[in-house]
Amino acid sequence: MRVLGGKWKGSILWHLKNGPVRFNDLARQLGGASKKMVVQRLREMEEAGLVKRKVVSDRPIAVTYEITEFGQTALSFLEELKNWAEKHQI
Amino acid sequence: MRVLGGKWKGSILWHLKNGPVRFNDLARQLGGASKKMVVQRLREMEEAGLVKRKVVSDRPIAVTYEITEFGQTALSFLEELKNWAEKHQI
DNA sequence: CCGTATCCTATGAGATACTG
DNA sequence: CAGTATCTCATAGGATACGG
Repeated sequence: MRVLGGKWKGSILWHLKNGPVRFNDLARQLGGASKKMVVQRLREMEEAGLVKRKVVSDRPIAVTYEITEFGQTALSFLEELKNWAEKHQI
Repeated sequence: MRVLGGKWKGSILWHLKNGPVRFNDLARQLGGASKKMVVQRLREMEEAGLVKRKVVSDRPIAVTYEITEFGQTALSFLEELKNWAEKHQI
């Protein structure tokens, strides 16, 4: 729960499942989460080994985040949670 | 996450898996959670249909909490989470 | 015994402005 | 573009005392 809990981590993993995503794209896709929240959660998830940050270019700076193999196992798990929640209509 | 998240809900379900438990016993078994927290979480879990509160006797008052069938599906799920966490040492 | 009441802290979350 | 800084608010969580 410490690693996967909260409002945003699941959505972040979900949006990374098809490959690396740039920071601003990710923040936009999460509509509703401020950039502050996104970066805070990303730092924790990086620390936990769920995602990997990559600086793609300096000047203009470009950063992408991608899901790790470990993050993929967590995502599979969260999809089960989603199925459970939908099955029971909550 | 809204239904199962946080520090205590998993442990509460875990401690109810072998049958009804009285409030004070439950609070003691959760060592570290104040009675206020326990009752707050129990109320939310009752609302969500995960547990059922039963007044076993008036004077002296005795109350037990037991896991519902729905709560059992959540518990199975949380045990998978526990396995996942242990497997990856987090 | 089963809670409430009261007070406190920490943190997730949201809004908005700013910066290298 | 990818963040920081600053502020506010709500809530989880904790400690302790009190009540029916």
